[in-house]
Amino acid sequence: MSAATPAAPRTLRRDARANRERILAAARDAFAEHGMEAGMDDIARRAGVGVGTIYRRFPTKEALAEAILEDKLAAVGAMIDRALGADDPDGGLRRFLGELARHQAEDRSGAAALASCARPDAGASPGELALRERLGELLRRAHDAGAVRPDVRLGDLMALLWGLGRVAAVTADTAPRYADRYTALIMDALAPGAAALPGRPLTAAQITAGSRAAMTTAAGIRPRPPRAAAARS
Amino acid sequence: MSAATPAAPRTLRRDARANRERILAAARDAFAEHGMEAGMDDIARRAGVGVGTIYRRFPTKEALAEAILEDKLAAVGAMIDRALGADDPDGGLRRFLGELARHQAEDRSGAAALASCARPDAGASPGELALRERLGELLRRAHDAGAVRPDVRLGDLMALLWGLGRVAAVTADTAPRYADRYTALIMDALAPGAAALPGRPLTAAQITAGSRAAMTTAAGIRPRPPRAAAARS
DNA sequence: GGCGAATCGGAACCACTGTTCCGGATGTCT
DNA sequence: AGACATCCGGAACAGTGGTTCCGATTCGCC
Repeated sequence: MSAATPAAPRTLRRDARANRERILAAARDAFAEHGMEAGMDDIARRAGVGVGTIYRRFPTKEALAEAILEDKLAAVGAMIDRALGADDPDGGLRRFLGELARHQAEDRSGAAALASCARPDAGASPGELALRERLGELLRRAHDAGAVRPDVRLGDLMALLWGLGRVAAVTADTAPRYADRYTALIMDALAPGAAALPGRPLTAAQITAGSRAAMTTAAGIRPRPPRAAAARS
Repeated sequence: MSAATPAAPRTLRRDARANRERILAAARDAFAEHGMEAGMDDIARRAGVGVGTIYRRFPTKEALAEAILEDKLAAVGAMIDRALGADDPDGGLRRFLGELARHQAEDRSGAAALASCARPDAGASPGELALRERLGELLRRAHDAGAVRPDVRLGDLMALLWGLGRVAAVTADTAPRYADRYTALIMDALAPGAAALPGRPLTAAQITAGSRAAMTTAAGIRPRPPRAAAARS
């Protein structure tokens, strides 16, 4: 409020910036390896930094995970873009699914376990929405090309992705290539010619809620851990 | 060793037996609601019992969860049996998938989140193996009837189940009926006529490993928390 | 080279939760 | 009824891991 407030320096000190990068890289590795279970101590050790240094940049572990989730979303976005660039819509979709499966297999946090960061109260993040939109575009082209049955909606595709993510994660250690076979299997579910699907497709809100749940290991989202907020009486 | 050892009484005292039942019921509810996150205090409170009483019967939380997992496996086994009793193999399989989806939707622990109890070192439990065998029988009949494409093997069906479990869990809160639509979608993947699946099907060992991973929330199986063993110097 | 502010490191803190312990209450058997 | 083993409750304990704090250090600038 006060006019004297100098406003935090826009640029970090050189060492601070370097450390920030190292922390991000370490966190990426640690989360990929152990999922959200990775401890702050572990991350700090990997980064060659003290825990305090992490907390100087990221107020909370959740925030750190969230920062990385953005990267993940961007990576998936890039996959979709590559698929959109493909000539045949069917092959593009298939390649995207395969790529996603591989990505999730080698990254224990892959869009999934990661992000307990997703707060159950917040709506979909902009990155999430953008991603979903691009996926919708991919589906639309596949529809237009007649490569995918018309009764399959975006929500159905998302659901298939959630399942694929689980299968990829579950088989990653012992059958790393299985995800490709599974991808082929679910692609066949998309083939035209089958009877129309029963029930209603997911609404946008339901997709958002599902994404959030899918990202939140299913283990248990606490409404809001009062830790960081509590104390300080 | 000593001949004087009276050997623990084969029958529990009446109140003990009653409490054991109440504990089991409370744990079932608690796990269904919160998954493995449910606290021992919470379970004890629901059962109207002290935590100590739980530990008198179950040496560890894991053991308690394991006891309940048996029930779950039995329940799924019963579903398969009902499906095996159906006239048409296709409808039986579909009905089983639907029933399983519904079951997993309303039970947050459902075969999934539950059992962190599954020890990563142990092989498949007898109940698990029996279940898998019955599922294999269901699949065989569907094959014989020409209702399911022949290149779909047991491992593929299991993978579909893992995915279905995730989708059911993820949509349970906001779109409880969606699992039925999803079931129809993956049933279409099983329809005959598609090109043969690429890659290799899962081996029995891979299925076992996958089941274990699927049951273990993916969150993180600690090799073996040294808690119960440690201390006591 | 020297000064002040930003930054670093990591020990201490604290809430959380599974587990243990034991005095007192309760069945069961004679 | 009386005696004894079994059982119960729940406070206390202990491992864990996220978060905070503050003296020491380093960077950027004059």
